[in-house]
Amino acid sequence: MKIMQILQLHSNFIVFKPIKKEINLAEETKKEEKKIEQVLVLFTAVEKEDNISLVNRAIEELHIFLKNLKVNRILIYPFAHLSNNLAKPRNALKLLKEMEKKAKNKGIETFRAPFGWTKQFTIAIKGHPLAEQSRSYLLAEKKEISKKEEIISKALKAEQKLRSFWHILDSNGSLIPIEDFKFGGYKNLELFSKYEITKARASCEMPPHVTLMKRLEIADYEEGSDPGNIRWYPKGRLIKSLLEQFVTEKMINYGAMEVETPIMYDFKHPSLSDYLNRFPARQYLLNSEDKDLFLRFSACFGQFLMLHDTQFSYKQMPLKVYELTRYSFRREKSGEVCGLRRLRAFTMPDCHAFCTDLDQAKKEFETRFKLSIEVLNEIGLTKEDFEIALRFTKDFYEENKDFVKKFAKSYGKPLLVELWKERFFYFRLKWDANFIDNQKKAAALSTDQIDVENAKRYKISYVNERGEKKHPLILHCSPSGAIERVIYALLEKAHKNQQKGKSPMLPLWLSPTQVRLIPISDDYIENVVELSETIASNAIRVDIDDKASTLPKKVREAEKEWVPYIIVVGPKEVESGTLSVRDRENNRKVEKMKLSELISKIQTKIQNKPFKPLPLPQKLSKRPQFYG
RNA sequence: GCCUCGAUAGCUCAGCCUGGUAGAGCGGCUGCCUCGUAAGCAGCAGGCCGCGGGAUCAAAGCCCGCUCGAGGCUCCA
Repeated sequence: MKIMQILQLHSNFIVFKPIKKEINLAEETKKEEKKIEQVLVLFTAVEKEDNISLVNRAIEELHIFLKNLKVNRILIYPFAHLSNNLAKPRNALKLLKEMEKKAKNKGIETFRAPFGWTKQFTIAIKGHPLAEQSRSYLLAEKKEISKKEEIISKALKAEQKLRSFWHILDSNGSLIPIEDFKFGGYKNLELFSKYEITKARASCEMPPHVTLMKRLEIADYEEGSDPGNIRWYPKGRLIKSLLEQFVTEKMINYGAMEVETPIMYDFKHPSLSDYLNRFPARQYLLNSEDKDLFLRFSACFGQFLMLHDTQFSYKQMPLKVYELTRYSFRREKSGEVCGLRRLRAFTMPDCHAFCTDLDQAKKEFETRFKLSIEVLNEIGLTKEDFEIALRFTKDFYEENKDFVKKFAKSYGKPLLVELWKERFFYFRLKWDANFIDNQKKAAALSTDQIDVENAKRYKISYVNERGEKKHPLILHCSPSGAIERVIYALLEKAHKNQQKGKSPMLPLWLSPTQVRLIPISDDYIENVVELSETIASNAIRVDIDDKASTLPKKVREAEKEWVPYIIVVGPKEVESGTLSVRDRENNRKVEKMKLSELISKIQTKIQNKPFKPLPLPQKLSKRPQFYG
């Protein structure tokens, strides 16, 4: 038996206006609009069994709650719809007035909306977890129940659908409830699972990659823009550009057709507005010549609109379309953007595959999974660096157990499984690779999904063997995840290595300087310039520290820049024709080798990777200092 | 969007509690040193103390608001 129903909403403001008397007992009041700001609104239904002692307890509890919330203003708002067991109006009014009195005695600034009227109201509810709460005060047990409010029934229904059941899929393909799985050596997977399920962490320092991105002159915050819009220095631009080129080449080799689509779209376009309305608005909006536009948050719109107008049949399928979106925009909440981990403007390689049926989609899904893992590996992120999550609906699993099993076996490392009883998102099956950083936070890199909804929404169709028009299934894949996030992962990984006592570095093919030449004195600058010409002509980024400084200091600075190969040139080298190469990867030991050996060593390591020349003047004395 | 913390020289930070002349190290510039694998020596320049308001004879410091950053919530189509 529940009584004293109170729905508490912490709001920025509420505006209400009495419209019409509902009952004879209605209080006298003016039909004026009233606005109260920064207030905890108590929608209250007084029920049959309520009494003064309950009111007392409710106010006691409320007083503590307000302290936690750091709010001292309430509005008691009679709201009959919370109960089907309402008290008699006379009693109800008496208890409401009692509530008001008790609250005022506690020193709470108290307002009360008139009883017995239909009222019109507008409320702006705050976004924090305590903002929406309903409380019931029980008579029998002296216990308060707190739960999420059911009034916003839409959200609740969605949430029920979204309820996740967590498992581990081991490399034999067995689905094990997460609480039964022994993580043992799978520390990273355990961290990831905990992150996904409880999201509990604690840490108070600047994320390592943020310090690094600045210190290495890769990227920096730009206060002149919006949060999450980043400034890229020459070295960062180079790294980003190489990654972009690499992923794009991989996708073209896979058979995807590269396209380019607009970055802004008309809000009123029928397909788009339908899609947008399904999700909370997180877009950058702009207005131009009376047109409302939003900035794309993925390549989906452009590609779907393109495919809507494209003629294709089962013979061309799976049909693969790729775009590198620079940029995609998501106006993430201000508390969510962070370094390169989560941005508001990001570069997303996005590849859609249009498939005839589930069998074709599953096959393509596997191909792209392998391809994505390969992409991550070649970038420099190995299986030990990320954890895979596989997410599907219950019905998908029931129908495709063998497929799931095969998938797990081929990967050969346990995966986290998230299972939903019903489909809420537009996909039935999804995988994502997640990087775990130094703060034990997880960030998704590559992902692929089987979309069963959008072909219909965008009226995309193909012609099948019998000449019938059919909607395809659409796979959405980002083979690497956002490029910025890949850089975040590489920097965080380097920091992890440093914690383990290894020299932090970027993969050789991404290092802005691959070889640094240091003349022992000014007399050897000419020899060094000559050397650099040979090295550079072999598509290797080489630079020269010609600054007026000392040798040990130049070595130190090169190490701080994570230069993979440092070569000191003096009389010994010039006479012997042998170089002294300090190899960062090999514990910074100095090795003697011929120039040709060095060149072929580097070329072996970076073969098949894109190349771009030095992004800065070759002589360090000619370079500006962007940071520090 | 909420809560907590932070913002001082190009960078990293001290000073703030208890109001009264703006500090250090690194970096930069200049000069000396011409050097053998992680910091050579000296001098000089460099500040709207994040922005706006308030109380005060007086603010980097106290109070209020904002912006940006970090952590925690929440979110992550």
